[in-house]
Amino acid sequence: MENKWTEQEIIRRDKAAELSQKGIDPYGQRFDRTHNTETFKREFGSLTPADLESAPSLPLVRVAGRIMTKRSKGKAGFAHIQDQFGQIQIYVKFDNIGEEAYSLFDKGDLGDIVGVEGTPMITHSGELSIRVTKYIHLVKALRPLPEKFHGLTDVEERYRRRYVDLIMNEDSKKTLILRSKIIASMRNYLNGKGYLEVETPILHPILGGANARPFITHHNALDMPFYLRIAPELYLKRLIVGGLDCVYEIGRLFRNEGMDVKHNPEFTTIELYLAYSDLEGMMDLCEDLIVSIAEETLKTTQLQYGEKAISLAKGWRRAHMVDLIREQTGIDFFQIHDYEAAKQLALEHHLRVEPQHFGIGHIVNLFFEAYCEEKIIQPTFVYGHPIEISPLTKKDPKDSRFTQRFELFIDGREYANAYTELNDPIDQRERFENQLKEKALGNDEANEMDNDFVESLEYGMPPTGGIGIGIDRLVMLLTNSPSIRDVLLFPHMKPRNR
RNA sequence: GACCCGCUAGCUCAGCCGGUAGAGCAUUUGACUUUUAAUCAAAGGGUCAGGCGUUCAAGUCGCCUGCGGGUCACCA
Repeated sequence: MENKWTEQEIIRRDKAAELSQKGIDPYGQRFDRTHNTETFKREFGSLTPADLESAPSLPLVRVAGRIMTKRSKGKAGFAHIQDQFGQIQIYVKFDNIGEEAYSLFDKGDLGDIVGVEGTPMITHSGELSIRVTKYIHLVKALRPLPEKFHGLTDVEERYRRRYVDLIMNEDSKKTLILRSKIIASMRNYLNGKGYLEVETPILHPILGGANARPFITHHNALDMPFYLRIAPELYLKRLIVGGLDCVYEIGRLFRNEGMDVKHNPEFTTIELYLAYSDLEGMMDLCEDLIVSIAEETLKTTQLQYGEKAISLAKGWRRAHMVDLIREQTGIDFFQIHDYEAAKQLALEHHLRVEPQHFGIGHIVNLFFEAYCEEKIIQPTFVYGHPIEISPLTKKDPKDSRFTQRFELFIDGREYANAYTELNDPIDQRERFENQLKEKALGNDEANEMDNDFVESLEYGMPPTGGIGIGIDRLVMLLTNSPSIRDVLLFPHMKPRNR
């Protein structure tokens, strides 16, 4: 017993023991409810005191919840009990429930869970309530809740003890419920269009599909290491080869990298592939999907994100990266074919050109990141990525300096990344070989050779459009959350050493 | 990784120039049969994140460690 309980915890444990002595289970049994707080309010919310008075008989309701406030006035009292949908006030009167039950109510603590049976009533101050005729103790809370007025505000505690946060902070609960609805809305949209939701392995024997440092785990029976997936891409494309023409996967990815306001080690994405489509198809789909989700879950396409007003109304801008740079700087990279000239321009614009920036495309990307990215507030599809920064994408057939790729930017952040997929097996094998060379040079984010994937392409993969959308970031945007931790039920935190 | 800020009762927060640790909510006891941040009266509750140092004396000053938040850098 190394636990040192506080005075309040000792008192609550004593109260639990007292309940047991009275033959009442301190942790309760099934309680069948007729209403929750929401359905109760919906059914009786429009009644007036006069309606209730003149009614020949009132319906008996059964509602359960956690005691959040309590005002006991001797022989009668009020409390608010809370369930998933909100709170409802209960009116408990000695004369209505008898001495024994009233003493139960009187000894009840904030945080306890109770069930009540009673009839609708409206108080003098006009609040719809339940006049309790039966009061049933369900569960004793052994720890006190945070203060009722300020709630739990300590950010660290809110993330570490999400259950307390969910009890105390309506906003947190709303955000996290909305996350669930956003994902459901996404599924409904895609399933309605005939897409097939699939599940591919999370344990990967080969690293691939993205550039990222992986988590490594070990399978005992096979006695071999596995990576936790950094992307489902190569498995989903095998399905396109296999003739599943439109597939998507919503799931967790794992990247062994830093944690900050935008990154959690495990995060959720949707990846989607559509055979016979391309970049344009993915733009249309992406826009329609996100607008449809916003309309269904928020009933609007006009968002406030932090200080910024963002309109998701359809007709999102589609802009070539080089055109955006020209808008901001006046430099036209379509006309620049000489690396040294490009480098000189970069230096004149105070950009740091590193040794690995050996192509004009790298310089273009430096300009984009420095002068354009953060200026993009409204949803914009930026396409025309230089080949140098897009090693796994098909070239633009009209201009081989660029690829058939786009990224969706909103408020300076990337939300989606899409390609016309590379389906040339010979090219794909060469790119894997280049990745192996990078790996040998010490880039531990480089892909490994995936022979089976190349073989699959050798059977022929239709021209295909593919897209990945970061769901956590999308939820942040739609819920106006500044941190990824606000949209994860249980964000990763460093353990506290005690 | 660098810098800045925070950590005091279960919760939300005060605590000045270093001198016996404070409030509100919550808890306990008492009063109160339509209150709603209920009210009134009294009481209990602290390893001031952890450690080291300076000092007659440290919540307070200095250094180290831990966790969190922010800014920047890196990365997708």
